[in-house]
Amino acid sequence: MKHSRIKDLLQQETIKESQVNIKGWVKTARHSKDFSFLDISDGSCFSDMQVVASQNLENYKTDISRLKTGCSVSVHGNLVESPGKEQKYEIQATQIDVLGWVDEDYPLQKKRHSFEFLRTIAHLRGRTNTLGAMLRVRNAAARAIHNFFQEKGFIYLHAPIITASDCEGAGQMFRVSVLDAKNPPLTENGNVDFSKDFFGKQAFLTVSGQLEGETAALALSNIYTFGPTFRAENSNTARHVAEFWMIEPEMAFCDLSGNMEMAESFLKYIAKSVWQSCPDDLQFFQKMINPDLFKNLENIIDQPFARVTYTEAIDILLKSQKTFEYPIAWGSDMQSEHERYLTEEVFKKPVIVTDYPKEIKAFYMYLNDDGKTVRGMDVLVPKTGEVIGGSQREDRIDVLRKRMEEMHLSQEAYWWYLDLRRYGSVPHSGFGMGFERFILFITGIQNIREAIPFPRVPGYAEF
RNA sequence: UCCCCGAUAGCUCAAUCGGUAGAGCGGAUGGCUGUUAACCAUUAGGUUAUAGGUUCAAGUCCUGUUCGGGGAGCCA
Repeated sequence: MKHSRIKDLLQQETIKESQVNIKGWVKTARHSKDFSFLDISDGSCFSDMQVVASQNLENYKTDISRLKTGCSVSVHGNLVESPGKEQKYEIQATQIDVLGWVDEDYPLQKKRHSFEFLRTIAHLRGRTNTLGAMLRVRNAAARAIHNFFQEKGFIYLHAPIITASDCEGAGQMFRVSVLDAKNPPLTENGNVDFSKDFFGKQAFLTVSGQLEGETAALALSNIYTFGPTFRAENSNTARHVAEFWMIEPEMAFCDLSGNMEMAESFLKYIAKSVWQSCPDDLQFFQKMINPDLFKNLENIIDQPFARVTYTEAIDILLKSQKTFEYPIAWGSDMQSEHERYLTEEVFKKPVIVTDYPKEIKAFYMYLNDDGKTVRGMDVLVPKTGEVIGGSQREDRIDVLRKRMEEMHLSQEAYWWYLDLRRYGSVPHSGFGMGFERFILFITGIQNIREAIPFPRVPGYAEF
């Protein structure tokens, strides 16, 4: 007999087949003289399956009464309605086979552990309520993202992970090299000779697939990427990891307002979809981590996002009675405290800020007619801050060249990017969303190290 | 990288003014007829992160280092 997923058994309105087999791990075991209660988890859903085992089972004394947290078992028995209050169904076991015992030093207990401790056992932490729920939510979110774009006819583009251009412009990069670190080949003037390296030049891990995404959008109209990205920045915060996943749609024939509409419906769709597919997991996060979770989700799903230009936002901040640690003025980038004031106190919902001064944004953003601002947009959400950043791209070759000059960027290195503006250039826009940032937002988890299975941060790359 | 705070049993935490390192959970052993982080009893478990210093005496005071937390910068 093929074994059943606990999720499928518990979801039934009525019991269809009473003879069942489940396989999983003991979450808790409560033994008494003549029988035991075992809560079994197979990770398919938040809930465990309660198994009742009586002393009549032949291996009761030898095996079953010795089961404890972490043991793996296969249980055959009758699925029945449970007289207990905490679960709908339970299994009256007719046979329990122990698949794997646990050593005495099994670190997980049936009580709350600190996240800091769980990080030191990241290979086991998926068995806890919180991290298990996170992994299921992550999966549901990833599926929703693909569904959203696929339903709209977007093409999934696999942007390269290794890039030879050192100029993607989004931060410090990790070098990819096969040269002997102790004794690298040198050029005549004493520098490392990367022409002898694997790719014949310097290579790095990607920090963004956007530029490659633009090339595909100018061939296929609408594309998205969803892949790993890497930043070698020495940031030690609850919102940064060195390896994270990013979603970057790019749309031809699309201006900033189309971009905003897409970003907003994108966030609404994923939030709704995760809520529908993981209600128990989100319920748990609401109960244990963030009491405002459902309120925030309703906020994002039902309410239209607020939209303000950067100039208007600065105006609001200047006119507010609040005193900020960092004073704000037109032309300076908004600090965390300013973003939080806008999302949490002024609008109390997600806010899209647009049309930033060109000095504080990337070279590829479309220059407005005022000559001072660019068509960039940031989607800010309460607490988490920026989850999406995007822009209409500069599609006029002369303007783009001038901007690159101003920012001292090598036009030679970007030759293929500039080509897009020479051969059938079209207005196009796109945005990027950090996947783990979204997981933080939708679960209420506070540290990004708990939003990814195996976090990589400065000084730490275990497992 | 900067500022602030912290590190005591496997885990979560106590330890008064500088004066004998404790509890709960987990583990082991035993008990218990429907439990829900079950309950009851017994028991083992410590170089107080690390290296120095002050003192008759340091978990406690001082300095360096490592790691962690909160905030900031950079950003997603």
